[in-house]
Amino acid sequence: MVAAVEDKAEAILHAALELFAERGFHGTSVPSVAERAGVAAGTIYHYFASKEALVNALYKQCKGAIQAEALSNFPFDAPPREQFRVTWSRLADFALSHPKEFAFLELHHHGTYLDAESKAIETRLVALGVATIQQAQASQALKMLDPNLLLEFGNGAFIGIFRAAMAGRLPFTKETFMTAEQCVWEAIRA
Amino acid sequence: MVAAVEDKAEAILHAALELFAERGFHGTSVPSVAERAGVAAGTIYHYFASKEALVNALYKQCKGAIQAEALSNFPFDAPPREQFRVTWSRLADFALSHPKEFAFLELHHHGTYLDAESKAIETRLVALGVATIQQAQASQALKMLDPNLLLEFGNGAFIGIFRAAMAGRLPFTKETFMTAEQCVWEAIRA
Amino acid sequence: MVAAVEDKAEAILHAALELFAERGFHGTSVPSVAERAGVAAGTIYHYFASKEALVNALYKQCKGAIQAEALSNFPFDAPPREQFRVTWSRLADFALSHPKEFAFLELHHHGTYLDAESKAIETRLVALGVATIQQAQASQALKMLDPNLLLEFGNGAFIGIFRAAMAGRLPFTKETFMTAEQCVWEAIRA
Amino acid sequence: MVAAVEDKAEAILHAALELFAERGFHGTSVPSVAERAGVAAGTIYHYFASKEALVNALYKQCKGAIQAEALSNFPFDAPPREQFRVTWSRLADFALSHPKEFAFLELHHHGTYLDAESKAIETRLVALGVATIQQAQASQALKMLDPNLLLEFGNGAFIGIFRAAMAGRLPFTKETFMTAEQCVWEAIRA
DNA sequence: CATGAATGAGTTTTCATTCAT
DNA sequence: TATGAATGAAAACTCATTCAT
Repeated sequence: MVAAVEDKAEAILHAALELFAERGFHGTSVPSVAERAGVAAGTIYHYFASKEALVNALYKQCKGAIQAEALSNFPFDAPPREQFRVTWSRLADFALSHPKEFAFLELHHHGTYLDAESKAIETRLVALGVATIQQAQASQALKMLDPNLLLEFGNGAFIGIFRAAMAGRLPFTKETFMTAEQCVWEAIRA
Repeated sequence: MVAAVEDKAEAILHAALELFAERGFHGTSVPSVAERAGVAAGTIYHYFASKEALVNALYKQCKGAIQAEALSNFPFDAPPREQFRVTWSRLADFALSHPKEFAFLELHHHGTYLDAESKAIETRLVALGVATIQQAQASQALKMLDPNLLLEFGNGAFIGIFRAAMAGRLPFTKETFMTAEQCVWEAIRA
Repeated sequence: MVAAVEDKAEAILHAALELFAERGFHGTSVPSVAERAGVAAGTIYHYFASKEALVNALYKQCKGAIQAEALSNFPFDAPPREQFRVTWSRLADFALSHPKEFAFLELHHHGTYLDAESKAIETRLVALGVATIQQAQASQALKMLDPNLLLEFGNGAFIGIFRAAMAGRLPFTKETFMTAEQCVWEAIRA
Repeated sequence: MVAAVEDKAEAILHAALELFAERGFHGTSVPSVAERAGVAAGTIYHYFASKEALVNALYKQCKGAIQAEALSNFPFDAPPREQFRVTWSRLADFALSHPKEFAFLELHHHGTYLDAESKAIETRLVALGVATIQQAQASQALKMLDPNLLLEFGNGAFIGIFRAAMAGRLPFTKETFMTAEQCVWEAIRA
């Protein structure tokens, strides 16, 4: 059955997500993924050619999900302040509703086991962010600094908040993220 | 003899630093550390009881170094704006002069293999940061938000800048960090 | 239906022949046989009880084919010189027209996975050869040496020529074999 | 100790020789080699980088041994008849005193796992054989046929005799081989 | 102190075989 | 009859750790 196939692959991806997010790629064994997914070790190799293929599939799925949530219907015509708020809010929604996915992406975006395609997704996203920032700079809404600096600044701040919230040092709520949003805006606005 | 002992231990720690920072704890084998350190695999076990003991020793050493550089002679009597600038500047100096150490700390502060003592250092540092922030808030220099939020915000932004610089997406210079410093200040000041 | 059944079984045997001849029994996986035969892995087990049963079936088929080609209408009444030439010529024809079958037989006649029946075929053939040689010796056409020696000698020489021809070190032609035939005759004749 | 090291490596090579000769490369597992050698499975990888490296090392050692036995002090100045007898006799001595080595070489010289260096040894030997045959032809001692045919003919016959003797169908004695030698000479002489 | 050979449990991966569909 | 997903045992190989030297 198609449903069964998708269920198995999904179960494997889900188990892998949890374990990779917790212990990292090298800290997670294929049998442990199989056990948590409730399948035999060999079964994983019916769906994924190798452990590397598994992380990459997971990475693409998660990156796709965050992109879909964060960038669909981007308010191109809204003013920069609004664009920033919406983007940040959507990222917060994603992080709140998919903390494991977010943690996984955060932990693995530098891995040597990521293939070219996986890395390309990240690169495209950064390029999109930079372009949006440049537009906002053109309308004098943002500081005239290196767009990469503004981007990485916001990105880093978001991740810092997320990590602290996951560790219990901050409430893991929308409010926490939106409070930070206001701060970041003050940091980057012209 | 003492010098030789320290040399070997130091060589092992240095090799471990590079490899752990590059490939992570689980991605680094003890023999590979031995090889890079120019010692036999067994020698590592004269200085460190286990691979876990090795990371922890390294973690403590690096955390101690960053603490020494960032917090010695902290300008307790300076105004908050100055305190922040000095702290950020010193962190930047450390990150610029010890990028491997900084990357290592960044990559490992969540590891399940860190022992209680290692985690305690981090906790103490956070407490110190929070206390300093609260003082600055008392003098109405900073926003009246959860001090943890302000702390993690700044921390995250710093790390974001550092990572981007290491990846070549930003110039790896003091200027990059100090430009970001001004932004962060605008984000957190009252 | 019957045609289809034979087709599938035949396809499996053909695929197995190629792969076993190329890579040997242990070097060939059942799924790879299935893939080359264009059937599902499970289908193989409808026709053959196991991988061992498959090699044995193939072995018997090939041995039967070579026997049919080489021994049908054996010229019992011809003089030994003629009998030898005919036998050798027919073997050459078989090797030239069925190189994979010949190579397969050559590669597998010693396998521990061959069952008693498979081995018995070989034994019977050898006995037949020995008997024929003894007759020729009785008529003083051949050297009075151990018939097994004469048999294995010719057999080995044939295989040596075949292998070298397959490897491209000799032309893979009837002429090559018939030239060798003359040599062998001079080696064994009285 | 050097002796111990050589002993272990030698024990592994010896165990591998027996098993590879019996069951072939793919039919032999590394743990089974370890068990027969009396070492742990992991120990094999201290001496040989991989299972392939192990066969190749063994192949080179055996090929070297047979070359040393068969070709040292080759009687370049003797007449062809004598050269042939000496060579065959030495090969027979080797096969009789090192049957496993001979069987191993016979079984593996076509393997896809043999590296370039291993294959080169074989190629060089064949070239040497061909050159010697050509000289003998120049002095009209041998038939004026393709030297490769004469070489492979003799080689095949030798192997046929060897195999039959190993299988118990012929006495495994020097006499068996030397009787065959006389036959081969009659096959190839002018 | 220092070595590095040796271990054996653990890793990733393959594969002969089964079985629900 | 045919499929191919699923299994789990076993393969090749790695590695943290020990210990005789």
